[in-house]
Amino acid sequence: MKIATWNVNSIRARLPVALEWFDAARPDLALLQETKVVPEQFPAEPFEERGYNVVACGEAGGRNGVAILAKSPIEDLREGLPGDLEDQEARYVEAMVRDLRVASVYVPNGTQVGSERFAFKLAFLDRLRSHVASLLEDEEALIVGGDYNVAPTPLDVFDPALLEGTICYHPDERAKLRALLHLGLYDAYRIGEPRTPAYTWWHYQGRSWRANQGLRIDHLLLSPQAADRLETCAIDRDVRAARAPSDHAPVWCSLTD
DNA sequence: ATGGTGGCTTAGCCA
Repeated sequence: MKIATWNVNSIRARLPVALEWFDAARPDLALLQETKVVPEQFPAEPFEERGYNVVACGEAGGRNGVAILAKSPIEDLREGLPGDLEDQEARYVEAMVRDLRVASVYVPNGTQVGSERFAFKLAFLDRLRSHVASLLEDEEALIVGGDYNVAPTPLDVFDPALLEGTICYHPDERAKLRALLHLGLYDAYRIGEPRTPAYTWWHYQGRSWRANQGLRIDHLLLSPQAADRLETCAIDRDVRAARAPSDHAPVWCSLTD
């Protein structure tokens, strides 16, 4: 079973690139972020034609947005991350697909270290940790995939000294992501590639992509029951070289059935 | 040093 996560940066703007990738990669399950569309306007038909069930979550104004696409039925759907009644942003959805519990997460970027949005990001990571702790009590195969907007280690940023303390690589954010992992989750990419620098996001500006100056901020985090079934995990970085690409590349893994 | 790029929505925000 092939499971992918991808921040598409607008599913409508990315539709040709997204369909091309779905046709080539053929994931059984895809967790999308930053779809930037209200559910009624999510372009579900071309995906349904390809055999996918589509669950899209969006907010008024079409900001953020997360989705789950799966070839098997999507059941026991839960929208929104508990812990903040004022948080109406569409950044979390979870469901059961076959014997797998999955979540698509779009952690707030945080905009600027020290800002209100940064505090919201740190609080969101705390809420995610609390919620994942309760999910792990079920001892199921669980995959929490998404754009975490945090690069966990020096291997995950193109210049650790330069970027130390900046957004997506601030010690407070890394500590929150580590706290999440310390619940007993596995970073699927690092199981197979413990020492190789690798990125999933490159800025649109300047020479970021051309010079491979990226960050690894998109992660598939696996419960022990899912990690025991892991076969492969990879980053489809070629997708970032497409015409009119997302600034993020898809990350996928395969689990034994 | 507050640029640079992109998407959504309309000049400003968020990323």
